[in-house]
Amino acid sequence: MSSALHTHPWFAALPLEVRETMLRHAEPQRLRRGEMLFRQGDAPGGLYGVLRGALKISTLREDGREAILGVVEAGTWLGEISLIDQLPRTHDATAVGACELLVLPAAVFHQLMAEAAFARAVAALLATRLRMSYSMIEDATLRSTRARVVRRLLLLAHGDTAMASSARGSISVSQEALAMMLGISRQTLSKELKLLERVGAIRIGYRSIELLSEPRLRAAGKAD
Amino acid sequence: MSSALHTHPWFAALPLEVRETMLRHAEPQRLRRGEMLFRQGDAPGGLYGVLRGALKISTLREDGREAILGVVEAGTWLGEISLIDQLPRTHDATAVGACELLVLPAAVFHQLMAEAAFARAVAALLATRLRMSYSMIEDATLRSTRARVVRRLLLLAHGDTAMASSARGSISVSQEALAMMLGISRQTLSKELKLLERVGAIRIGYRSIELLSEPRLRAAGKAD
DNA sequence: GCCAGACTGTCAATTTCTTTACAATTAAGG
DNA sequence: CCTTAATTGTAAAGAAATTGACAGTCTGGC
Repeated sequence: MSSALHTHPWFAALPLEVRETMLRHAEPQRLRRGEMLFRQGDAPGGLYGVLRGALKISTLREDGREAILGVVEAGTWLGEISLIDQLPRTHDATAVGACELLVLPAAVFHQLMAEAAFARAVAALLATRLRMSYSMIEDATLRSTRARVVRRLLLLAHGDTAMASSARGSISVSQEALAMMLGISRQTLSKELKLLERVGAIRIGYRSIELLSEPRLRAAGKAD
Repeated sequence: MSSALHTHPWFAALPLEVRETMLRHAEPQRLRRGEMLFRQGDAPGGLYGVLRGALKISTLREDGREAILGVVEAGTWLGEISLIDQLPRTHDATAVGACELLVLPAAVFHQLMAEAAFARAVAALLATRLRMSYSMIEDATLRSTRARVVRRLLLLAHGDTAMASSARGSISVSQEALAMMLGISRQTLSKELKLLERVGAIRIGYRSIELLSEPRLRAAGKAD
């Protein structure tokens, strides 16, 4: 049942007794498509493990513009930042499809944080997120639009998390959403994707992008 | 001597015996202006505490373009990411002026990580960095250039770290460097700064920017 | 099987940013 | 004091992205 969790390297690397404690105290939760797990500004709730489905992590501004930070997939635990610093949630988390989650109550989380092994693991989780985050900042500040599109496609294909680097052949996302992840307009993205399709790197589908040739994709990203 | 460290909330919040262990095992290091503490890709060395001076955290690309992530000032500890995940350094760290540092050897760091209190503190440090990092991504993806300039000025004025929120009156940075932090050209930045000066929010100096009115500055950032 | 709503492709007008170029200003070292 | 290197101001041309608009395409649900 919680197999997605166990294949994720972070959870798998935890000491057995910690994993057992987590699973024993965690409560299941289900979300329907579009339902929100938490909103930006919410008080810290718990630590969430995604069993099935995926969550969109995003920010909405008053003027309606939305930035999508990324998509969290099955196997991942999230929500630790707010628990650690006791500050409001940084983003919205919305189910992109039907989701099954495990909820670890804050009290249990803090109890676990009294154990060095768990606290170390949480630090490692944060370090991974920070690296990801830094590379996104770098992309945004010094790479061309083309290169950013390519990198984001590869990121989505390989999974947000450093799971087994099993490249998926196909990414399931609308161009609108992808554009929001990159902070560019849909039209600009559409043009870039068309170009990538012309060079045989990808095939564009409805709400999906198929990766045909990773080498060509990378080459197109470097070319300019 | 290490007063800068002790006024920094992160270090100050550590248990006394942990602080003592750190100071006992740390070795002093000095850097001249322009000298590098470490480079992107280097193997993890130690944990560094800045006693005096400041470090520029940046990335250089083959084509010569540079992105400046930020400036680390006295009181701050840095370098924990590489220590935690044992992976190469994410950025270059260069002394912007004469610097005095403390170097905590990796072995001591890992020894300390066996204590829950220290591991928790490191997690808290990472959580702070992540929040900062997320807000930078948000800025880059959905704010106007003007708003980003304003936010960066405020960030630099208040100190990268959430030190006592004692706003400095003046920021010491070249427009070239500031433009690199924002990922825009110097000319674009110059125009924006001129505008901010015209509305009485700042005064532009040589290698420095003086904040005259924070309210006006904020207003200018929101106006557009 | 069909229809409504969601998604994609494209175009033109406009805005914004970059690049290139050069003059003017400032600080620091000899 | 004075020269030099670094920094800032500004303008014009060109590149790139956004906006708004609309037609075409796909899918899910009835």
